[in-house]
Amino acid sequence: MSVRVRFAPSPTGYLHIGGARTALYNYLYAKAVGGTFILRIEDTDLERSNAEYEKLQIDDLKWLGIFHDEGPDKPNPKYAPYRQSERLEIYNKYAQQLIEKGLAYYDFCTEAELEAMKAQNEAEGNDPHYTGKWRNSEHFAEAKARIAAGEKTAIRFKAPKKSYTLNDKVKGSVTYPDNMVGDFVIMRSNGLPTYNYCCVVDDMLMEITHVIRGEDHLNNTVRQLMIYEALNAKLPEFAHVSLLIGSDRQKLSKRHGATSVNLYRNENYLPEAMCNYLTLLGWSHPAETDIFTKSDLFSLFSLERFSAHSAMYDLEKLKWVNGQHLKKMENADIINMLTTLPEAAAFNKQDAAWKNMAVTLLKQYADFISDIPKKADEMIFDEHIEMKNELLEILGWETTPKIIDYLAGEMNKITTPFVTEAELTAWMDFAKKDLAIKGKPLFQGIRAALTGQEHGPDLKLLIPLTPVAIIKKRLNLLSKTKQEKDG
RNA sequence: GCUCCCAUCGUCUAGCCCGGUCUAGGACAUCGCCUUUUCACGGCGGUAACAGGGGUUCGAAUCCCCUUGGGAGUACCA
Repeated sequence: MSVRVRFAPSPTGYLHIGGARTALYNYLYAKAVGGTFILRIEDTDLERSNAEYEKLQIDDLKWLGIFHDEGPDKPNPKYAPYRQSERLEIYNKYAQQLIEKGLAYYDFCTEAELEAMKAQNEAEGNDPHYTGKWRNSEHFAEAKARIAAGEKTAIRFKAPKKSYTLNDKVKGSVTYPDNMVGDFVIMRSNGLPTYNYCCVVDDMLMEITHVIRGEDHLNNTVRQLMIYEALNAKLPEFAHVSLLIGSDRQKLSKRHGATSVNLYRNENYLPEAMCNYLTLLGWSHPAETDIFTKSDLFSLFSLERFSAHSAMYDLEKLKWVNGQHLKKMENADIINMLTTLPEAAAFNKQDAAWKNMAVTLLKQYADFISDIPKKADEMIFDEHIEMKNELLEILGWETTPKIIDYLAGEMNKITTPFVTEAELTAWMDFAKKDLAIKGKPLFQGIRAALTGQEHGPDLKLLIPLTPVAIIKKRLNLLSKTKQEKDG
């Protein structure tokens, strides 16, 4: 039987980093074993669900490069529909079957009654389970009558009093004691199913073979095990992946800052890098490498290499991973991504040859794609020089005025928009021989004169990229500063 | 409270299932050196961990128990 896995988000907000990781694991596993990856929308919480979020989450998955084989937008008639809100009849049908088999019952208890029941159980030291009268089959006729009269009611599942054992692919053998859960609601009085019930009905009907999801569902699983049993359905394999935590070691949530995928998308993180980093948070590559693409994993992703403990989400390493992917990218792809970036305005005005050279130089200084135009603005287009102490010191050197005067003269002869590397080399040679300057005063003096900086990239690469007009302005400013300082 | 899960450098982890090859390996971060007549990139190296206590065993990071710590669940949310 071929593998079928699913990612089942609730459209109650943006796609979360943790959700993306779960989706990714499912996707990778499907790819690794030639299975099918299904997207199911769990929108049974009417108050919080929103169709707009469904769209946004799917967009984010696409951006990450996580593509589903089946879903609301790619239905397979055998399994459709893929939105739980469109499957209500199905849930009702199975709920009726459970009632007929005596495995579930109508429950008319009010919220107040339920609370009183709980309080009483607590006071008497009993398990906090349902002990209402409707569990007793002798009230079934009364229940039927009230239903017939049009009354709305919840349907509660009769939890078997026995222990269950789950063989989880990540956690190993997990045994749930026989008093862990009491009777629980499967159909709410508003006609909508509850998670632990409809999840099982769908997984059964959609023939899901492997459930890969967050550890927060580990305790829920006992309820689901009961439903599988009651429905006489085949059990899938379960893999409960550890949770992502913030720097305070609490489950990762909004208050930890940037936890929505779209935030990273807006900040131009590379989707491959996001996937790479997310995969690493709880799973290890068999070759112990840290940098890889999704397709690298298609042949070797497995459920065997998950770690059992939670992982802290760390921006530092994500930044490094992003930088590694950036450095491996083709210049053409980087240039292409930059065309839509507003902060790359100055960069985008240049011609193709210039851009190619600039990217080769600048990507060594960048962790993020947006660092490239940022560095271009700082190192190439900036005409306002900050008179830092270090720069003032260089200006104070005996040899520096000579360099500035000489270079200003040479620059005035230039009629092209850019200086060539050969011209720059000739100037350096002249300064060395005819001006008799050498060592630090030579190189740092020229750098200061031309760029207004003490440090930066190799001048032979940087200066041919810098517009002559800008260099002239810097030279002017510098010689003015020098004169003021002297006078 | 109760139940379940987890525990290796600051962080992500390898090793654990099938005890000896572990004076515990890699990566991020950090520090130092080399390279670059600068900076960054890169290269090399350093600091840094088996939570604690009991067992079992000739031998335990690895198996068992307890303690401690952390997390999750305990809804007519998912």
